[in-house]
Amino acid sequence: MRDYYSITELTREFGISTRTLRFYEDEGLINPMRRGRTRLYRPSDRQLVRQILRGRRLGFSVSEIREIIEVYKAPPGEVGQLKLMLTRIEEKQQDLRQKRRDLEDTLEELAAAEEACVERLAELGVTT
Amino acid sequence: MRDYYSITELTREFGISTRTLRFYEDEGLINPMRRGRTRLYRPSDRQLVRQILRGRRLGFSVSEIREIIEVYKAPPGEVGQLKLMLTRIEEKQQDLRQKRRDLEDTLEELAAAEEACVERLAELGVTT
DNA sequence: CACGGGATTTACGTAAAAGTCAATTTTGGG
DNA sequence: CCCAAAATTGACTTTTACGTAAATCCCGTG
Repeated sequence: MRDYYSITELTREFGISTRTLRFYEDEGLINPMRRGRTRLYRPSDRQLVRQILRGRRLGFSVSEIREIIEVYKAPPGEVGQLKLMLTRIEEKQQDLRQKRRDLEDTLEELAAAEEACVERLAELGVTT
Repeated sequence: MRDYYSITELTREFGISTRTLRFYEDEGLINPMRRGRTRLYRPSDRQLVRQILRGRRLGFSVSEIREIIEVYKAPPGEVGQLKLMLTRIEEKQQDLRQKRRDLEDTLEELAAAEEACVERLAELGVTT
C-alpha cells in the first residue's frame, strides 16, 4: 500500500481529469495533504475518490454524495447528532432501494427486448 | 384504463412540471397525440414517461434514456440493425450491472455506518 | 360575449458539473 | 544549478436539464 499518490496518478487510475479532482476538493469532498502547494493523496483519499465516483455513477449530485460521505466518517459523540445521522442513513437506504427496483425493472425490460431481437434473428435464419 | 390523460394529470401523477414533459417531447422521447394544439397522452405515452423517470432516477442522461427507449420499440426488420441493437442492449446491461455493484457496495457501507451509530448509542445508554 | 382557467409557444435564464485556457510555480532528474 | 515536465490557480466557457416569464390561444360558463 502506497503512502501517497500524485494527482495525475489518480486521474489515470480513475479516468478523470485534474480539474474534476480539484472541483471535488473545492466542494469539500476530499482534503488531500499538501507538500508546499502540491497535493498528496493518501490511501484514504483514494478510497474516498472511489466512493465519490460510485455515487456519481449512481446519479447522485455532489451534495448528495457529500451527505453519503459524511456518514462514512466516525460517528459523532452526541446523542442528537447520532439520531440525526441514523435518519439520514435510512433516507439514503430508501433512495438506493428505489434505485435498485428501477434497475431490476429496467434490466428485465432489456432482457425482454434482447430476446425479441434474438427471436427475430432466428426467424430470419440467423444463428446467434 | 383511461384513453387519454391531459398534461397536468401526468404532472400531478409523476410530480413533474409541464415544462419537463414538453422538454422530453422536444427531445423526441415522447410523442403525445394532439387535439388541435392540445396534447393528449395515451396510456402508452404514460408508460413511456414512467420509463423515462426510472432512467432519470438511475442517473441516465436524456440521450442515454433515448437509447434505452429505442430498444423497447419493436425490433427492426433488417439483420444488421438487429445485431446493432443487440450490441446496444448488452452495453446497457453492462452499465446497469455496474450500477448494481455500486449500489450494493454503497448499501453495505451504509449498513456498516448504521451499525456503528447504533453501537455508539448503546454505549451512551440509549436504546434504539 | 366577456372572462377565467388551462394549454401552448417562444425566448431567455440558471444551477450543476465539469472542460478549457492562460499565466505562474514547483519540482525532480541530469 | 537548470530546465522541461508537472502542478497550481483563476477566469471563462460549455453542456444538460430544466425554470420562468410573456404573449397568445382555446373552451366551457354565466
